[in-house]
Amino acid sequence: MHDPSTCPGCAQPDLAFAPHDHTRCADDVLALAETQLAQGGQRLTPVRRRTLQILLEAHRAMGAYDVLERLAAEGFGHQPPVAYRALEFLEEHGLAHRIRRLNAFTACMHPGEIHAPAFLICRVCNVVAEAPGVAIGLALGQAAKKVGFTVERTTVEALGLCPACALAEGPVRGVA
Amino acid sequence: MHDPSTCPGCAQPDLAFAPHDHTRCADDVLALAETQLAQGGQRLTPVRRRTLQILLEAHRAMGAYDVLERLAAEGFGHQPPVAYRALEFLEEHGLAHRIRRLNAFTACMHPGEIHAPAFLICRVCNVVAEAPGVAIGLALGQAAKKVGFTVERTTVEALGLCPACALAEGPVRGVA
DNA sequence: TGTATGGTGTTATATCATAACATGTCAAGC
DNA sequence: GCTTGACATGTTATGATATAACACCATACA
Repeated sequence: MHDPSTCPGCAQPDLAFAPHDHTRCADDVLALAETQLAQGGQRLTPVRRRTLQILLEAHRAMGAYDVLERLAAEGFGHQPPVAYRALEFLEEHGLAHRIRRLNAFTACMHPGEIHAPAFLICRVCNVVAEAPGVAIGLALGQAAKKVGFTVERTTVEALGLCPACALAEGPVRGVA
Repeated sequence: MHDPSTCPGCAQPDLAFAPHDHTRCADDVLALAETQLAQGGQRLTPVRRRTLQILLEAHRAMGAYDVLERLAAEGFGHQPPVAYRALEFLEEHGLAHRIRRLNAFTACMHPGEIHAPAFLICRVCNVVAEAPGVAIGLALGQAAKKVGFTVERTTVEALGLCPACALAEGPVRGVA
């Protein structure tokens, strides 16, 4: 269940940042994921399902140990591999992404669509937005082609300031 | 001193991968770095200098602990912060890059030039090539601009197969 | 000469991730 | 029905990566 009261995106829609469309919030994505996996002969088991749900509910990047804590509290295993395995499974199947700069994971908001995601990470508030990465993927593919490199997966992340934090920080000159 | 006998790039020039130009090997880069830093009022101290040298000589991505081991063996400090501080300094000043997928660092082969580097990482032999990232940086900048995000630093990495490993692996069908 | 700054070193600890193995579950084939 | 194989989950234990906090020393400069 998507809870707007705890969702940073929903709570601050005026940010014009991380503009997520609610036509596809938690439940929808979850259903979609299940169908998609079944077609590939894969199973969305309880741990995996709950892990995805946790990421979707959090609506932000979470460390593996944060996810683990929640899983453990709900009766799943208490050891790191439990979380890592579920997260890796989700990532492999395009249902979650790893944010390397944060050593964290986030639910994919566009499962099934093209997957060369780019992430915008605010260095102040740590909010992560998934930007359309098609153009970037193309540019990267071209650069790789020139040297005969075969691209299989990409990591594209930008660190900087989200609009809100830029406003708060940007105008400052002589820091107090 | 650049030692071709231990340099993967030099040892396998026929790969057409990681085509590094020797007009700018270790010594040149080192000299350039010193000048560049001095202009910005920064110092290339012994640890920092030696760290850069180690990366240049290795001519491949190295973990912080690998670098530390070498530093320690040469009389510098033996604790992680020694390596991390030097590596972070170099990265901040565009003299080294962090390869997040490998949790490793590599010397920058084009100090002073534009810095939106993209890396091509072979998942078989782990060789890392720095590809021109200008087009990618532009695409990323545009995507960010659309949502009002200010980009400060970027991480662009592609995992895949270098030409040599693609040859060795690609044609295989029924794995033995 | 005092004092501020930056660099190097330390100890200790935090954080992230995986190897190796035991157990359970379920469907396919005998 | 039982066995077997594949896969999922759980464990213990350990490895690998990274940082906080503080002590010491040099240099620069008021």
